[in-house]
Amino acid sequence: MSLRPDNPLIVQSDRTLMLHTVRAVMDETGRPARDEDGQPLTEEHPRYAEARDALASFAELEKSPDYLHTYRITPVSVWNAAALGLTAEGIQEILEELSCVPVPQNVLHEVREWIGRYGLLRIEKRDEGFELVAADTAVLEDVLGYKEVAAHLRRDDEGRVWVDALDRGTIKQALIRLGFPVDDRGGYVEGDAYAIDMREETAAGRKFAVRPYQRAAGDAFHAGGSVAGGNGVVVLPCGAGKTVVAMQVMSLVRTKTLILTTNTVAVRQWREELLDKTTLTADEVGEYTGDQKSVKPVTITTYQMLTWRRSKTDDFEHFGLFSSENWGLVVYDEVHLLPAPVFRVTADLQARRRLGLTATLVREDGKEDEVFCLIGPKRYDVPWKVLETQGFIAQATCVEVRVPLEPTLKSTYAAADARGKFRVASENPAKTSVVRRLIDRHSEGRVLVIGQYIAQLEELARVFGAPLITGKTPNPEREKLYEAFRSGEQRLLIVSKVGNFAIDLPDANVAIQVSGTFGSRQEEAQRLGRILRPKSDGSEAVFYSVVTTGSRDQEFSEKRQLFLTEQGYAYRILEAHQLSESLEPGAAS
DNA sequence: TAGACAGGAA
DNA sequence: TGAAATCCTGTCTA
Repeated sequence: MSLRPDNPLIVQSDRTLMLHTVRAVMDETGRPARDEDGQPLTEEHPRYAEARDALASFAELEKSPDYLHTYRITPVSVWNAAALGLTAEGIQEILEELSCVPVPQNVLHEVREWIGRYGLLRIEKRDEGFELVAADTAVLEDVLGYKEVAAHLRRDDEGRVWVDALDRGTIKQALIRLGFPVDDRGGYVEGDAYAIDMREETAAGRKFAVRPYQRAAGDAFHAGGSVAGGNGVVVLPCGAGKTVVAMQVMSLVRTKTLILTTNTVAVRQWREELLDKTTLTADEVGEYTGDQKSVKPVTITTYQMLTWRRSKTDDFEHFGLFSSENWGLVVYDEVHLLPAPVFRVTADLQARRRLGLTATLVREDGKEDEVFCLIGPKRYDVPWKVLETQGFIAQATCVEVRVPLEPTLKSTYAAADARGKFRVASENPAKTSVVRRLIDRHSEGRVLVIGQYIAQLEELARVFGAPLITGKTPNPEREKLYEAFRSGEQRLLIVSKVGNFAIDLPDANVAIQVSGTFGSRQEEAQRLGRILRPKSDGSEAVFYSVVTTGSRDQEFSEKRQLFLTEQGYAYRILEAHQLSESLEPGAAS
């Protein structure tokens, strides 16, 4: 294969992929053009967007500095691709098509090897039980050599290997840790049949139709896998209607359903949505929480409810919920947040259909492989930008504003240890005047200021005379403030981490992030989600991230941005001193 | 019967 | 890397 210098990608033998986002602009004489200051002129690489979207299907974005993005091919990223039907040859084709230098043979070899492992081991249903079979008996012998695997298997006289029904999850976990994702064809118990249909008009009397991508997601889940019926994960942006996807699946599967969510507000929201958009009635949908423990054909509960126990040594008190009804479908809302104990429970639930929903499949604890083997592979996703183009989510601009550290804090910063530095830089008081300018810039907008440290937020609330909502704010008080914000009476709201998951938080068109968790990609995504609901007046949404220049704050900010960059969002960088001129009303692009 | 609040867990 | 939020239960008050 020849060199193709116009291509944007370099594939390195350590399985990292370097993607050029820009290229040099040439003048008429064919030399690099320069601006007045003598700096080389650049433009977006013509094949960047195409490459980004192609890579997203089988690689993970690892670093995204301005000109050169780094992706990495990992086993889970490749298996997810394989589950969607991408082959080793397909990946090779993409790499060779985009690369400017020959693709290292070892990378292609490893991709083939990994993809080949997907499905090498299968669980098959027989009359006698579940059998673990291998396309290659040497592999079976190999994995049986590990005692954490052998402990959960039974070998009969003929040498066939059997899995106990309850060990189906455990064995898949053990095998994926060894690098062998199992194709589980054991199938599902049917669960009690229950009629669930989508309405064509909501209970509130509005016309309602499942959107094309929601229908496609439901179908992809229902048809997905080697056994018809479904297990796996659907990835969609915040505000794209993931609950509707679940309803769509429920109407396909038509069985009693258990829904797990992160908090009680979400429980209530799910219930309202189900009553509004499906034929289910109030006495068919139960809420199982601290307030009220009712089990109905469709029951909604929280992860914490399931994993609650009186003390560390006691049993999980509410586990009975799993067996109290013959559930045919379990829905995991925000599946990227599954706590470890739920994985254990879920391991026992391999005979039920499982639908995971999330906006960002990445887990900051790196347990993607557990989600992969216990819930299932990714069955459907759409790049956020595609939904933006189709008008289902608002157009959003992301801006990173860099502020120098307050000079008086320089010595404190220098003296602090790694985590102290992060906090000092995060709480940089110089951010206040920048936030003020941003708020003034959007004097017509609805502005959310989101941060991580209560002290910092209290200070901002004091300076701006705006209400602050934290975890301590009682619910009635929150609702009052939300209502004032919704009606436009209060146009500025300052929120702590409650803003990450408070799904009842009203929509804004401007979000200003002043500090965030160590490098959490999903947090950044959640926060951007706060402004993604399409605006009735078509106005644009802006997401600002205010960070301290050259600090640990900025480092972590780069990490946080990875997921959104993967999804096609470009962060515009602004230095604080440019702010007054470039953000004069009317001057912003 | 509802709510407010404390205490413990992860 | 750590701070903050959340949940559950149980108890107290009106």
